[in-house]
Amino acid sequence: MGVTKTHIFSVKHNELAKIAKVMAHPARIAILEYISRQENCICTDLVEEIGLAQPTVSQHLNEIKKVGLLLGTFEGKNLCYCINRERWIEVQQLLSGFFLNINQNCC
Amino acid sequence: MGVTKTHIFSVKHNELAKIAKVMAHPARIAILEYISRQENCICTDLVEEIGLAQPTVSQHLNEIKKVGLLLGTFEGKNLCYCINRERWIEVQQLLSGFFLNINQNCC
DNA sequence: TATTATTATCGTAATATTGCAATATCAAAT
DNA sequence: ATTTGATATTGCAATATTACGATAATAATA
Repeated sequence: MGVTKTHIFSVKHNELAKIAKVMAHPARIAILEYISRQENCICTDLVEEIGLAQPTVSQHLNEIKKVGLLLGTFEGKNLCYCINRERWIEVQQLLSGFFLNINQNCC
Repeated sequence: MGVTKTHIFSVKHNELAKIAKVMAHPARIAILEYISRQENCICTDLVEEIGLAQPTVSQHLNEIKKVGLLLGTFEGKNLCYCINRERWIEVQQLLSGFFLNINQNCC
């Protein structure tokens, strides 16, 4: 029927999948990497950098925000996107835990 | 237009996204975890364990195989799916590298 | 108040993903 | 040779994702 049967899986599995989904597009990988390199988090030129139309970039940013990996704050006059470090580390640990766990139990 | 513009992104970004995409479904997360727990890699009851129809599970297995994370070999009479440990570690390092890199350069 | 710059939302088209019934394939057992 | 059991493939329907033009919203500036 074409809709993911979320309810038959555990909360943890769904959470992991949701995070992976955000990373499952090269534009969003590129956005995260670019933002992390910016000194002042000012991301006006993200559109030019990424090479997609402004609405498209805006939507990708929103997807990343929804899992909490980005924070959008106003710094003076500029809207400033920045990595949410706290959440970043959380996600980092969640993923590395998954990889480690499988590595250890692996047949 | 609805098609990912792969060509405007770097090989690395596309590679990362492709791996993440495989992990972007709870069934595939569950499959990986379940297989890793099996002593003998015999995965006949995967369908029952996961709770999806056999063709659906088969397709998910195929997606995972395509990025190299699973190996299907014949052990005697049984087809036996197993984590590709070499590739697993490769992917693990790719992802942890990405997270570390962003953490270090983060604004 | 109008203008400008920046970002968000809407609407829509093209394509991808998810899921399963039906069917095919293939090897072992009868 | 036929049946059985396990897995793969096909075909299709429902839904999700990707992308962008048009437009709205918002805030600073002239």
